[in-house]
Amino acid sequence: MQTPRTQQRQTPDTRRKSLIDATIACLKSGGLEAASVRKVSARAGVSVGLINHHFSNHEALIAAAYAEIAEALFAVSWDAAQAAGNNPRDQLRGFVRGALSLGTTDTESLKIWIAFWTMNERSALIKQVHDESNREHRKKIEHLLQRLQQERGVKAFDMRLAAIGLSAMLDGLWLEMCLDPHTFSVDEAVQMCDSWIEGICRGTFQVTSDA
Amino acid sequence: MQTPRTQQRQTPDTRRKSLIDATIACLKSGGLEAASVRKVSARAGVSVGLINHHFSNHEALIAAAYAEIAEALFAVSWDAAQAAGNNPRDQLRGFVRGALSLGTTDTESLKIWIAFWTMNERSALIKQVHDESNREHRKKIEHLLQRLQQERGVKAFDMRLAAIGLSAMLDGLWLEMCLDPHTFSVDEAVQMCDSWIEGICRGTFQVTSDA
DNA sequence: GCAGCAATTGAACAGGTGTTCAATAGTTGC
DNA sequence: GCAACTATTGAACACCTGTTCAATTGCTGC
Repeated sequence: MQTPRTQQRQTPDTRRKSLIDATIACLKSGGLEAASVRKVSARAGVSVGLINHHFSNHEALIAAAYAEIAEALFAVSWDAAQAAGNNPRDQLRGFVRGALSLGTTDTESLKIWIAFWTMNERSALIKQVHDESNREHRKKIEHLLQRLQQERGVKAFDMRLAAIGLSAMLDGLWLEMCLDPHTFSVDEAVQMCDSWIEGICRGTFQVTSDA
Repeated sequence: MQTPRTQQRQTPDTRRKSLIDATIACLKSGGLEAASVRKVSARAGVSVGLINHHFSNHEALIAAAYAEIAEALFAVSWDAAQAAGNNPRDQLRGFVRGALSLGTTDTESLKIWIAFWTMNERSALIKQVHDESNREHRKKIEHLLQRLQQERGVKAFDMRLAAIGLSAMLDGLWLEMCLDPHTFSVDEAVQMCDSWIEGICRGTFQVTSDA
């Protein structure tokens, strides 16, 4: 009944990959509502039905895109940390700068993450991806903080809370940068995170907290 | 052509208010997609067309809800600050605790804010509401920090950046609490913000930054 | 060369969306 | 009591959504 012109038959893996890429491109351009099955399939140069052939759900497609994006962001931050030197303090600074660098704090990135957050409450699959990526992210920060503590010989501090705090500040700064890029500069953001780390080094954040 | 049974004629102001309330309820229950004109009108016990009679747009309806929610959240934080005593340090703590208190860090609140963020890129109207509310929020934090500086006689620090940093940390903690309430407790969150303030008091965050 | 398998198609379906607009009906002023 | 005004209605419109499925095709093993 149909008359398909040029059918490019692909390996399932290859096709999945290209569909995920198209999904990411759509999400960047206009968030969740720009990543409908029709728009994604159009972008991938493929028919509507193919998506449901390779992914059980629209939800599963978005989740796959989520996993890829989260991994990429983590890689950028981690590479920046490694490239910043051996000093754990410098590495932390590099990590922060990487996370807030160009390409991650633009409108496009925000649209993607908002899309994921939107689905987070509705989809157990998305929630799972979020938890996994978050745990990995914080574990790295904790690792760097631990090395900082050892090498600088600072007083003991609550490692878990310090990591959570830095992670939260990073997220908050990132969010505000995306929502309104004029509020502060990248350098100022890095400086603020650095102040937090400096505070830790000076023993602000000790285990036995007495306010 | 229609046969409306009981038509409750209302003042435009009253009707607008009840439509905004219904919108907020819908947003809480299921985010943006649960706040369609049909669902909102159903919740308000009113016909579809009435929304477009009182609001020029669906967008305008959401923006009105945004303004109301933002004001309410600010009032909660500010009241908590006032109730915490006269000491600026205590007031800051109160402010933070208020912002992270029950009723603001649940799934419902997150759904609302995600909805606003989603529209932030598309709608100039929403963007306007966001900027206004953000400015007000940070101005209050800055004011409290200024009093802290004066009364405690701490070294001069960059007021603007300190306020932005605290605001960002607050936002980041709030976001993570909403996404996963098990990561840390409210008390721990308050403690983290307090550590930031403590760091400021100890001169971590001076104007002339030398890392 | 041909059979079997699976990648691919697109029409069809049931349902949703925001906006428009003629028709209806409460309310107010005279 | 009646006219003018306007809050309110809901059907209609054009368009979008995710999923399904028979039909079509390209590839692989034999």
